[in-house]
Amino acid sequence: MRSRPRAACEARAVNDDRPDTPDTPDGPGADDASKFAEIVAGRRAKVADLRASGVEPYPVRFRPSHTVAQVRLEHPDLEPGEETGLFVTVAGRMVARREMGKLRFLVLREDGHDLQLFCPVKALDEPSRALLTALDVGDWIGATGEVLATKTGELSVKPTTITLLGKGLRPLPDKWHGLSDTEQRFRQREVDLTVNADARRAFDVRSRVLQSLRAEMHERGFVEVETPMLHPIPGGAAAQPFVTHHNALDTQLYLRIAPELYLKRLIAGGMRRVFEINRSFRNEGMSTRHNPEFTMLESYAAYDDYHDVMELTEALMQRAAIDALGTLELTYQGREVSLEGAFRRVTLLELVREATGEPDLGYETDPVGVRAICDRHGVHHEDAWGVGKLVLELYEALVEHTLWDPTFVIDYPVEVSPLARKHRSEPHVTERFEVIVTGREFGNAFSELTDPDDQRRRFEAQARAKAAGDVEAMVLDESYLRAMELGMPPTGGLGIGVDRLVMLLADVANIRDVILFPTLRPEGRA
RNA sequence: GGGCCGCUAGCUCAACUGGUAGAGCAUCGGACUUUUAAUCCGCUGGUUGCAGGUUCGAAUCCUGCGCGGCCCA
Repeated sequence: MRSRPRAACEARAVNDDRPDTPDTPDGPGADDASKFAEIVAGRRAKVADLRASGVEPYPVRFRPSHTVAQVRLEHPDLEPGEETGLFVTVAGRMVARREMGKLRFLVLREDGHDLQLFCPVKALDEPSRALLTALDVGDWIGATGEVLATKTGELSVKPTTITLLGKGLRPLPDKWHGLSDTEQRFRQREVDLTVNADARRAFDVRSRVLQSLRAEMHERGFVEVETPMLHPIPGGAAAQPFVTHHNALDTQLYLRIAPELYLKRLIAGGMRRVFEINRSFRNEGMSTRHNPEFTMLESYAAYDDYHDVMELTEALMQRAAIDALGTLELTYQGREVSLEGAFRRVTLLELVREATGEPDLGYETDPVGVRAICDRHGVHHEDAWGVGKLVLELYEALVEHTLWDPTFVIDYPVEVSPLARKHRSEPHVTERFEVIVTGREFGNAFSELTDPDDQRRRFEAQARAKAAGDVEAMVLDESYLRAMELGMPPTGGLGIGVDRLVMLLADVANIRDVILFPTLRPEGRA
């Protein structure tokens, strides 16, 4: 129970600075009578003292002359004791402090780089000396002084002036062990990023990957577009959507499960090459490989078929690896994988024949026989499923996870590919591929279906599947069919899972390590 | 959704078979002008995730719930 909520409110209203009433509705220092509350109260007291002595703990602006990274870069190897005569102004968060009498060593961290402040109290001007006693680990500070190396050779700035840039009220986690509680790392990513040097790395890779993908697409003449996230009909993938409501329209809307249908409408509208890198949302289970919101690159190119798209896919993945890591030879979870050269191409049916030891299996095999094969290999099946769906299940259960090296699995059954064009010579399959690396799907692509009447029949088949209980079956989208009826050129389409690509390149196993704020169950109020 | 594991001080972790909840770091006080997890001395700090139950006695055993992790579907 809070002791003086009313007093605290009034205190805030008149900007009272009494630090011994640290109550705030949600903030730190609520009356929990713990060490934590004591620490926060102590820091609030310093905020008040600083204000009383005319120092603003949260100033409006600061101009460093150098970033910490620049200082490090420009002085890679000073001799121990060497003084440069060069004065700089740097800034960052103070993440460590070592005191030796009248000598202080502060560690400044900025943007993942550390720099020591070598701080004889005597060298400081008067206001800075006063400030020094009010500083805590976790505060943001600026410092102006000479660049030098200490006797032990540590690159340092010897400040004459220290400026408080932002007072921290909460203590930082253990300086040595950091923050290891996974839940806290995700919920308080700002703390994770501050104290765990490794946490940043995956997000640096992510930034480079996004830049790389965009650069390659632009160079190939693709135009970046943004299509709706709010869809009246969820389409473009087999997945369950999030449902939302628009008040003014009084209508139900869905967060998109894929941008596909809108992007293809742009091709129908004469945009020759388009791509989008953006979020999609799927209302399904969460795991180390699935976050409810995730990022996809989708692209569509007029006149191309799925062979062209395979070439594009290779180029995108290889360039991303080069741009992010400088190499095509990767290590993923302790095992090597190479993105070098053309990826293996093999049909889905061929892989399933090999895995099951059934060389005669085909899409015209009697479903009863295929179900028997499923039973023999312990693969789940349902009576409503046709041969195409059964073969896909066999592939997913027996083969996919075994494909470590980059592989294009091609020619998926028509039954499970309602948006892909029928194969030019094989009647039961579509011109579709998925790209698999380290046993996981990274992309899905096809020669797009452009025949509006065929598309309508496919939607109708999906409607029947939905009626039979398939919650992921697609819904007929009349505005999409209308666009196709306008006429479409042959089109090659691609979707690449960006989060997964970053996971591969950053060598992380959990998708939550490449998404800054992954979806979590809301915190219960304490 | 199922199975297993975890939740103890701000952080990282102990606490044997049910018997007084501890350590390191951080904080707070003191010493120290070249530290690098600085060192040394001293002091604090707890609703053991939550709610019940069993027991003379529960961090520990039981039930339910919450949150997370791993594996499976």
